[in-house]
Amino acid sequence: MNRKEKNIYETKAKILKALAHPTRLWMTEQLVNGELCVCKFVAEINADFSTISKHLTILKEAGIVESEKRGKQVFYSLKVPCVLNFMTCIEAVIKSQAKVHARLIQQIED
Amino acid sequence: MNRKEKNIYETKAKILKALAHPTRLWMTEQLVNGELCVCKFVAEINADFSTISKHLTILKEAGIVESEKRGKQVFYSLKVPCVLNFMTCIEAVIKSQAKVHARLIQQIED
DNA sequence: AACTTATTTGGTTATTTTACCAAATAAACG
DNA sequence: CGTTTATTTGGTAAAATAACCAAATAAGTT
Repeated sequence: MNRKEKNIYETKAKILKALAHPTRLWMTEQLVNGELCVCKFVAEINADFSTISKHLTILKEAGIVESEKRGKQVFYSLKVPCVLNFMTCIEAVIKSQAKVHARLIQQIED
Repeated sequence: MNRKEKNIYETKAKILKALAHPTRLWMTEQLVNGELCVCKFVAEINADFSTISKHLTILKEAGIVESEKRGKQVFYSLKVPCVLNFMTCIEAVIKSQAKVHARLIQQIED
């Protein structure tokens, strides 16, 4: 891995890192049907609103979402919706793991 | 976001987190054409071999790769290859960001 | 203009992650 | 069997992340 490659992978990792948090991942999925106001997230997530705002900022800086202020509300929307395609694959990983665990349990019981 | 949903998103985020590191992302991509020995990564990454081993362990525990010991070498391979599909989308995010930055630079220069 | 509401920003602390070194393990080889 | 080679494990210090509270900003309302 040379210097140039390292830079590329640091950039890519930053984007994945933005998604790699339960709250941020959930928020991202909530945007599947279009924009949502920060207030909507505040209402549905059990965390300080400053925490929620910071999570949204991280998604925005990663280039995953964008925001627009209208009146005193700020609306966030998906900028690059393909990130939602990750989910199918992540679920495949979980299922594959489940199989391994099931096998292990089976062996313990034998 | 209720308790059940929270659990699901914590599990999903854990998998993304495993990928969200430049070295681990690079390693994962290197496995596209089949298994590779730990020694191969050690030869190509400028980091302590214990660090590399730990990165591989993280990918393994996430269920993304699996390993097999043959002789004194350990070979890692992709267990759920669909994770490679992420890359196209990540690159789309980067390109979309690049456009924003280009526009900003343009505006500064005007 | 003062007041309320929505959101962001700054600061602090606790937790997690990362990297390195040293030591342990495990297989192959003389 | 002692040695070399490949990899993992344990420990530790530094850096990054996350959560909360308080304060600032910004828009709309009275």
